[in-house]
Amino acid sequence: MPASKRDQLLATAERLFYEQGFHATGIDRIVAAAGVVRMTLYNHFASKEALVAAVLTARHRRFIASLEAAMAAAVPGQETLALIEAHGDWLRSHSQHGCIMAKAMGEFAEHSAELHALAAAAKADLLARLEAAVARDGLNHSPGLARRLFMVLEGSNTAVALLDTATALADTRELADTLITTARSDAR
Amino acid sequence: MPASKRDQLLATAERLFYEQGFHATGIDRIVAAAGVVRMTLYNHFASKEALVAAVLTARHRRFIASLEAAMAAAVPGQETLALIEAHGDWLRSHSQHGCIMAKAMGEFAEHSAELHALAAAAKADLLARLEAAVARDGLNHSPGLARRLFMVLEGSNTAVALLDTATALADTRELADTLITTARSDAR
DNA sequence: GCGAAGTTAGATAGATCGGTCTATATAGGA
DNA sequence: TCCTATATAGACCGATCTATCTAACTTCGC
Repeated sequence: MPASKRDQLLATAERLFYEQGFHATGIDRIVAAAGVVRMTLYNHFASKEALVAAVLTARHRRFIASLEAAMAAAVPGQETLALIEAHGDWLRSHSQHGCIMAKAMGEFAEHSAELHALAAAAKADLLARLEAAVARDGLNHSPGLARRLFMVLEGSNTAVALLDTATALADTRELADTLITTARSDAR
Repeated sequence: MPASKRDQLLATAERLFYEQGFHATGIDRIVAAAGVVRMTLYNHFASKEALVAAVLTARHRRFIASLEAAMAAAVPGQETLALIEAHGDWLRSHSQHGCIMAKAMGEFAEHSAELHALAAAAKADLLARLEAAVARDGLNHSPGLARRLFMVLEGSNTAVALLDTATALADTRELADTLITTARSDAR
């Protein structure tokens, strides 16, 4: 069973938006690349803005699913590290050119409150999951630890687009390790 | 003496590009906001791409100047921290919505190799200055410390657009502190 | 007062933008 | 078999995009 036209459009739009930017990617280029006609797009999505929203939502859903799979397989007490590792895996395989949510926030801050909020909510979701993992690992005596780990992951997002990916991810792991170790020793 | 038309254009374009994005900001909106006519822009800049390049170059020059002023005033042996503090000051006063170079890299990765390289070079410049500061502070026994601090600053860039600015900057300072302290204790 | 440089106003170009419309074709299920 | 949903091809809309051109107007040093 071939992918539905809707799914083809979502996948193609996601790729083009991610690689070329949202404003710089026109409707015509998306439908041409998806091998579909313009009216088919407008049959499935009310507007370009709605298409962007669907793309961001779908991508975040996949991201969260991959995180949750990793968390489910994690050794208890090591959930925070497992989350960071899963984030790194996602970067390596899906976000080598930076985080699509960060790009969306930059492009839509003054153009679409809805899309900006959608991307910001995705970021907030990651922070909340970090906080939950930190709590489950018994590290919540260290105020702001999750927030600082979140900042490290944000730095990692940018760094993979600037440095060698393997180096950036190794640095991320080491940073997280240092923070968690420091937090544990502070607890004593 | 009022600013030259060229300077008005540069300042206006920088503001609009930063707030609205590069592709989403048209020539006409820039010249209207600058109170100037379109031919004046093309009299000073060969193309929109040349204008963007001039904006990025000028902004990076100002950024570097503010870093160097802080470094010159820094206590010897504390240059790394001074640099991180100066980066935070720049974020607070000029980059509350994220780093313009990161935005440029995202928007021009597939549209202008020249502009992408320009923005990437600005990032590389910051990393190089971090490495120099780390060396002068006698911390270069810790391999990759500058790179990890760089990643923290990149995370800080994104975080100020997501969290409370003061909190994000305090976290950045604490992160840098932890890294430097860990590096010093590893040296013994 | 003169000349040169910079600026203005505004027409013009061709491409592309997001979005709509209609008429035709092709499926699959009842 | 017929009905409904979906897809196609392509014309069309007004707006906007970057860029160019010409002709008239300021400004300012000499």
